[in-house]
Parts: sequence; C-alpha cells; structure tokens
Amino acid sequence: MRPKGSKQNQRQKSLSKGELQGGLFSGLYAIFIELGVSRKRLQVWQDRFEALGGTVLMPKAPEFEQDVQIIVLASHRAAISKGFKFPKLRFSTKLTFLEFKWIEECLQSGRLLPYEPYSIATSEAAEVLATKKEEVCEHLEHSTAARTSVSSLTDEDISAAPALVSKVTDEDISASIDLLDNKTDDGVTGEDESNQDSILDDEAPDYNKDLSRPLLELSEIYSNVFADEWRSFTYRKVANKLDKLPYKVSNAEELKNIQGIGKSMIAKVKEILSTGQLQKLENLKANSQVQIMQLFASVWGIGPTVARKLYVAGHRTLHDVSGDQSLSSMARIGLKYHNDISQRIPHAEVTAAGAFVRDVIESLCPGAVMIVGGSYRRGNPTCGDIDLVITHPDGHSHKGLLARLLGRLQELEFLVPFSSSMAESSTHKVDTYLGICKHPQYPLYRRIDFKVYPKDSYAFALVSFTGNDVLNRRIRYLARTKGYKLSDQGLYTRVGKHKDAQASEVSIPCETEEEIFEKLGLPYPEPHQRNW
DNA sequence: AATCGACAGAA
DNA sequence: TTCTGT
DNA sequence: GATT
Ligand SMILES: O=c1ccn([C@H]2C[C@H](O)[C@@H](COP(=O)(O)OP(=O)(O)OP(=O)(O)O)O2)c(=O)[nH]1
Ligand SMILES: [Mg+2]
Repeated sequence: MRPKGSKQNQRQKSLSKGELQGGLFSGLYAIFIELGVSRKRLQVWQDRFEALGGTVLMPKAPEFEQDVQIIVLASHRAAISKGFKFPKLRFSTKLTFLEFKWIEECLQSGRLLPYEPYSIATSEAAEVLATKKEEVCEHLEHSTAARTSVSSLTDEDISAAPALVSKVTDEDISASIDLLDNKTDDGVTGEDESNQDSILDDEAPDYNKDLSRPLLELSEIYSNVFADEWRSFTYRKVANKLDKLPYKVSNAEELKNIQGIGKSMIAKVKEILSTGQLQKLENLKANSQVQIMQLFASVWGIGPTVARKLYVAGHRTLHDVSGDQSLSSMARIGLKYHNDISQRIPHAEVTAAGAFVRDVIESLCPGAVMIVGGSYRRGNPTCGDIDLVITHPDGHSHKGLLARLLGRLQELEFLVPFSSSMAESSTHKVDTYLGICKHPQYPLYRRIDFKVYPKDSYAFALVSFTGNDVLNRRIRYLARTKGYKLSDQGLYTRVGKHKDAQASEVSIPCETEEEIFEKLGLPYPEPHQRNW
C-alpha cells in the first residue's frame, strides 16, 4: 500500500510476459549492452523499462517466437560490436540500435520518443536476419537491487551559500511513562495522552510545503510504480527535512550544506522555485499507467508488485480489481474499506478508540498496560491508523492475551473479523495483529494495529512503535555502527568486531526509552520530537 | 561499488 | 521465498 | 538519491 519500509533488498519483480497495451513501453523488447555505463545505472533503466511494459532481453543470443522488433541500447557505436553478439535469429527480426540517451529521455519526458536523433548506425547491416537460435532468455532473471539516478533534468550548478538549519526547540506536552510505574493503579493504565487535541505544535513549518509536496509525490511514485525503495526513501527524507525548516527556502543554494540533500535534490528544488513545478513529476503523473498503479498500490495489502501484476492483467479500476481472484485476504479487506481507510483519523477519535480497547483489556486482563503509539503518540493532529502496544508488568500475563482480546473485540463489533494472526500460538516473542475496526460512535472504519510484548521488550517496543519509521531506521543503523543490534525487542551486542557478526541472545536490559537512547549516545527525544 | 532496520505474517 | 506490512 |  504505501512506501515506508525498504522491504527486501533484492529482487522483486519477475512478473510474466510481455504486456498487452497500456504501458509506455508495452510491446517493446530491448537489449541493454552493459558497456560504458555503470551496472547500477543500467539496472535502473531496465527496471523502469519493464515497469512501463517493456521486456528486457539478454545481450547474448536472444530468441523469439515471432517477428518482433528489438531495440538495442548502447552507449555508443563501438559498444555494440564489442558487447553484442549478433544473434542468429530464426525469424526476420528487426534490430534498432539506439543510444541510452533515448530511454533516458523517454523516461524523463514520460513519452515514447522517436528513434531518430538517437539511432546508431551499425557497420553491419542495420537489420540482421538469420536462421539460427541460441537459447531462450525470456526474462526470468531480473535481478534488482539498488539503483542510482538517471535524472539529468535542469542543470545543477551550485554556488556557495550558508544558511543554517537550526530548528525548533519544543517543549513537550506529553509525559513519558514507561511501565513499572503504574502497577497499582486501576488496572490498565494509559499513558501520555496529550489530551484534548491541544497539540499546538510549536512551529508550524508550512513554509516549504510547495517544495516538499512534489518530492513526496515522487517518493510515492518511485515506490509504487518503480519499486525503487531507496530512492523513494531519500525523497521522503528530504521532503521531511524541508518541512521542518523554520524558514522559507527562497534559494536552493541554501540547502547546499544540509546533510542528506545532494545536488540532484538541489536541482529539483531549484526547478520548483523557478517554474513552480517539477516537469519530471508532471510527466509521470500524466501517464495513465502511473496513475493506475498508484491507485492500486494505495490499497492496503497491494504493493508495487501486485499493482503491476493487476495492471498487466488488464485491470484499470478498483472495481476491476475487486473481481480478481488472486487477491490476498489482506488486499481484499483493504479494497473493501479503501474509502474509509484512506481518510486520516482525527486525534480525538484515536483517543476514543484507544479508550475503548483499554476498557476491554482491563476487563480481560487486569493490570495490563496499553499505550497508543505511532503518530498519535508523537502528537500528530491526525493519524493514518491506530497503533496499540500492549504488555503486562507481571511478565507472563501477556501471553495469549491478544487472541482473547481480539475475540472479545469482535464480539463487541469493534473489530471486523479478519484472520490475520487470530490463531494465536505465535512462535515469536511478539504477537501482532493488523486489522480493521470501527468505534461505535464514529462512522468510519479504521486501520488498527495491535502488538503484544513481554515486559522485557516493552521499552524497545515503545520506541519502535512510536517511530517514526525514519527514526527507527536511523537509530538502528547507528546502533549497528556502534556494534549493537537494536530491534523492537531488545538491544544486543554483536560478537565479531564490526562488520557482519551477529548474535547475542540476550538483550541489554532497558526499562525505559530514556535508557535506550542513552545507551546509543543520543539525547532523549520526546515523542513529539520524533518526526524525523 | 556498497550501504542505507529489523522484524511479523500470509501465501 | 516473495510480498506487504509495521 | 545521498553518503562513504
Ligand atoms: O515502515 C515502517 C512503518 C512503521 N514503523 C514503525 C514506526 C511507526 O511510528 C510505527 C507505526 O507505524 P505507522 O505505519 O502507523 O506509522 P505512523 O508513524 O503511526 O504514521 P501514520 O499512522 O499516521 O501514518 O511503526 C516502522 O518502523 N517502519
Ligand atoms: Mg500509525
């Protein structure tokens, strides 16, 4: 559904055959000659070529069933004779030799450009016919990994210009309560509810929305359409950063010294500043495949892979999709409640939902602790979903609690029946349930997450579930560089020096969030300061 | 060219 | 494993 | 995409 996590590192696609019609490159076959360009760059082009309907063939001896036109992309003429073995084809296959520049500009403009200014004259016959075959290299390989830019939009010159960041020092609103303290209270204890939607965020950095919005949109497209999670992630990080600046950026050069913002981003900011938009983004948004895939991927349970699969299968609307039998149960529910789920949840409603669940927990398991985490705990005015973290101070009563809780909530018709992990058992330390709920006094169905942890993991779980995701990834990365492994269940030391290495079965105990940040050498950030 | 968090759950 | 999700 |  959404971008967020970086999912797997490697491959993702491996969808079936050539498309029908629809994609920018649908029906086209191309061979990329990896000479004169970095592998990474090549990979980017191939991925996008396929993402938009094209089929990538291997340089060595491709074979086809029909007469098809094949485009051979290379950096220059010499690369062709050196890196391309003219295949002996059984059918008359037309080969068109083009410079990489062609696909680069096609991608940039979002249109299928004519071959003309890009064709490469080959010494041999421009067309090669043959009568032999080699091996089939349909495209079952597809390795995918990290990629790099392709951009090259407006130039990006840079000059010097200081401009410091600074920031917004805020004071907290919420108190941090970390289990252990309550206990005697009246059963289930809540926590910092920065009550009454009075979350007056100190600063209202709306200064650079016009800059961050387009970048965020690009982030979504890179994730949903191109499955390029890393690129998507950095676009999102930069967008967040711009949102937090306490001043309005009027000159892209001001961003030069901010870490995490490189020349490509500066160039884009520059373009937005001068033209009011990003041509690259506008082109993508104008592409129907992009629009449709984004729509599909906006459904909870549908990611870039399935979105593309559905598109290739010929689906063009959510109604089409709803009839597809291949949908996972999660996607089915995501589709059913798509309209409601798409709505943001007001702070007050999250508070009410939390209270509702808290009461049920209390009746089921006195003494249990529940905290509403996620963006709610960070004090955001609206939330995308409801995140609940549950544990029990006695160290064992949490076991089996989730199943009972879910059962009860369904009886009360708060939870929509949906077998996620309903069947408890759980082989892990953490019981997780992702589902849909509706508070009796509110009209819309909402996404809700439950996570039940043993008390020893509670502080870690709280940090993890409070996020945001960028913070989680950053501090975990930091932990790794310091010889630790941080997760939502503990902080572990790594055996072998720095690189690789693993283990440490036992976590370094931490009772509070403060302890965790302290051990990482970080100043403690209040929940509302964790919107990294 | 390598790295960019760590994990749960469904299929 | 792959995909999607947190 | 950014950083090392
Ligand atoms: O990819 C992710 C997504 C989430 N989380 C953690 C941090 C996050 O704060 C928490 C809850 O996730 P959610 O997706 O609900 O994000 P949120 O921060 O609550 O934002 P919102 O729900 O408003 O979209 O889980 C991650 O570590 N990685
Ligand atoms: Mg949330």
